[in-house]
Amino acid sequence: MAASSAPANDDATLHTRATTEIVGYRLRRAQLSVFQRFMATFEALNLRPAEYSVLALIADNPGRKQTEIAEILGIKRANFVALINGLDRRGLTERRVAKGDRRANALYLTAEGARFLDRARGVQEAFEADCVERLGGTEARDAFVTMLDRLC
Amino acid sequence: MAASSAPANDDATLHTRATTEIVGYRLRRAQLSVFQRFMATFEALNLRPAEYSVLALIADNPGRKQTEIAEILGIKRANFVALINGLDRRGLTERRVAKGDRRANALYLTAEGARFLDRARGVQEAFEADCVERLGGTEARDAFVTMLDRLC
DNA sequence: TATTGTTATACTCTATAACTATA
DNA sequence: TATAGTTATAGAGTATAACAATA
Repeated sequence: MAASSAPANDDATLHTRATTEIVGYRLRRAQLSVFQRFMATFEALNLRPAEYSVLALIADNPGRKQTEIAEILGIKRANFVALINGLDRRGLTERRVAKGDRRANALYLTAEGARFLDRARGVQEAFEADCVERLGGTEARDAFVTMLDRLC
Repeated sequence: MAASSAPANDDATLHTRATTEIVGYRLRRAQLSVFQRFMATFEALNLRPAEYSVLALIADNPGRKQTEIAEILGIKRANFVALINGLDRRGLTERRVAKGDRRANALYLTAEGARFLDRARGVQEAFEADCVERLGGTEARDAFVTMLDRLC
């Protein structure tokens, strides 16, 4: 019955209505597309989305413990180790023994890390501006983000 | 300088503005949330999002080649093999030699696969209705999907 | 030569268990 | 006992190369 109401299907065209109508499917495709563009844009800086988030979060919250930074980003502390190791090795971040708890590492940006983040922020702001433009301006962006939050 | 304009930061609160303001970040969080809910909803049917898409696509395009179904969903044909093997083993789909090309597999739903998809579609429609409700109705959904597409 | 399905493989992301040193 | 960091490991998802059968 459904087939009788569907348009004719030649060799080159597939019916995709049943799948592409799904909000979750479109959401996934958009997310993958934005992430791929993000990674392409940040390729020159050799910075992944999660790494950018970590640097920005440390910059705004210097001295916080690894676990706190990881948790706020939804990264398991076990998986956070390799990520922060990479940033440390590049001289962008620094682990110091947390005062008052010798088990914990307090995280800081190095001077180089702060300079690097400045550059990355410039790139990110341009990327964000492109997203806002695609969405149709700041009010449209706000409405969009509100709807994203409603889906969480 | 940036720190002087930021509000005071007690032990329990981290500054997350710099990261959570990012459209791509919010998009990722929403996508993960929706996908997790989708998987939880479909757990009883033991069906993953990609598997649902494959079944629905085969139902609307019976007899298509593996590569065609895979490509339209953005799945590499090498990775599609294990997915369709699983559906085959469950008796939901069937591979027949494509007429006119003995290299190719034409994909079909079995009778059981069609019945199974009917059930899955019921669950999916309820899930979709919940998404639409969260977004604020069908017009809001349409606006939302339009904005998702603009990001692609 | 090119394409279809397939296998093998590798890399990323994510999740859990278990260890160590501290608390 | 519990927690912070770490290691090891396993599972998804995704990417490429190469092969046999067929075009």
